[in-house]
Amino acid sequence: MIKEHILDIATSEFAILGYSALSMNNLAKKLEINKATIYYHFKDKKSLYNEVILSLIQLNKDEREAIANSTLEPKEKFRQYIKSLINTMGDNPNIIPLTLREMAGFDIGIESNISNNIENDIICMKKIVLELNLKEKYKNTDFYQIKAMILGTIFTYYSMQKTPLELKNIKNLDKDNKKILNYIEEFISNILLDALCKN
Amino acid sequence: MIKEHILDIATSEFAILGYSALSMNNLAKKLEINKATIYYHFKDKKSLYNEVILSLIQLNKDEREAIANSTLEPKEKFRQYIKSLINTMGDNPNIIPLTLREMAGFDIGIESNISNNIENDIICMKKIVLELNLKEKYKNTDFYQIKAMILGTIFTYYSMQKTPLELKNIKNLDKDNKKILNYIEEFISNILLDALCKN
DNA sequence: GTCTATAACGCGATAGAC
DNA sequence: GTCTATCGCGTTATAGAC
Repeated sequence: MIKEHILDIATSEFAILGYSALSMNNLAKKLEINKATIYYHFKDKKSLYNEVILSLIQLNKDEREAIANSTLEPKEKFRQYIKSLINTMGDNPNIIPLTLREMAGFDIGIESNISNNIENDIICMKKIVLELNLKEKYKNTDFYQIKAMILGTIFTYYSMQKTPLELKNIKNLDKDNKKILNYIEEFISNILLDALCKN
Repeated sequence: MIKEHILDIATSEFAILGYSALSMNNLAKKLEINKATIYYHFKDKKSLYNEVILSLIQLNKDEREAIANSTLEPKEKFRQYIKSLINTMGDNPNIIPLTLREMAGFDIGIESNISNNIENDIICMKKIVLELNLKEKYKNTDFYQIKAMILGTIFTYYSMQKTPLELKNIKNLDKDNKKILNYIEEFISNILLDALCKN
């Protein structure tokens, strides 16, 4: 109960500030509990952070695998896959800054089975992409490139929308997470399907 | 001279560790000079960081504007624009983690004329894209989406390649910056041109 | 311009009372 | 299971000698 609460607040605070900039003192203040209470529930700062990351990393992968194994029409399957990714982030927007920080650090984070999770998701996406009626030139594409394009576009457009800098001529989506993500979802699906598929 | 040297090392250390995790003590140690010497040249840590960001932000924008104003064939112009972005990052790879961290923080960084720089680059890209023989459906695209796709793909693929996690089936590019960037450059240009243009 | 020494404070973490 | 009090150390930053 309280442990989940700590994990919750720690997740958003790590997302906002990053690992180093969030102090255990300030986290305790935010939680309105004593710092020592955090240390009763978590061994140290690093393992609190690891639990934060691990709780986010497997989110909704079953849903995406179900889509891959469904009998939907191939292009629709691809669109649903993107939609599932987007919905996961819409429900858990802290994923985005946390992932960006991990990408910047290259290694900082997690020992364990991150690579498995990435690889499984690539395999899942690969299955979906290979059902598409691919143009000859894209038949041997490195699937990590496609994955990078999907995730990178989401992260970057999201952060452009969330910046306090006022960007002229950017579509105004009221900084509303779901609006932003649904808007970019359609763009990504369209571009990738139009580029990769015949006709 | 020494100030440039401090700025140089600070750039790569901030890129590796992030703002909070890099201490002035460790920076001085890395530079093999006394910490007080850094404070002689820079008012405080924050303004050192700001100078780091500002020194990177305007890199090669003239080159991209020259491309936009050239008489190249439209698709080739687009490819050259991407190539210029990529070369800038290849020559200054610290841009990538630094930008990722700024994206994660949304605001942390810089007061000043970041938005101007982003907007100018969007205008520059817009000019190039509008010369393409665009499909009807992409004629009113939000250009920030295209920009997000270009930058996001670069950043994300780069960080996948640079991670110490061993990713199966990812093309092995020896963690060589230029190899990685040239490889993703071609993919981005192909996908976007194939998706956006008629025929 | 570069150094030594140090101030003032916040950090992660823990011992021990309740 | 939560608290107070504290330890030892690292932090940003500066005063003052050279």
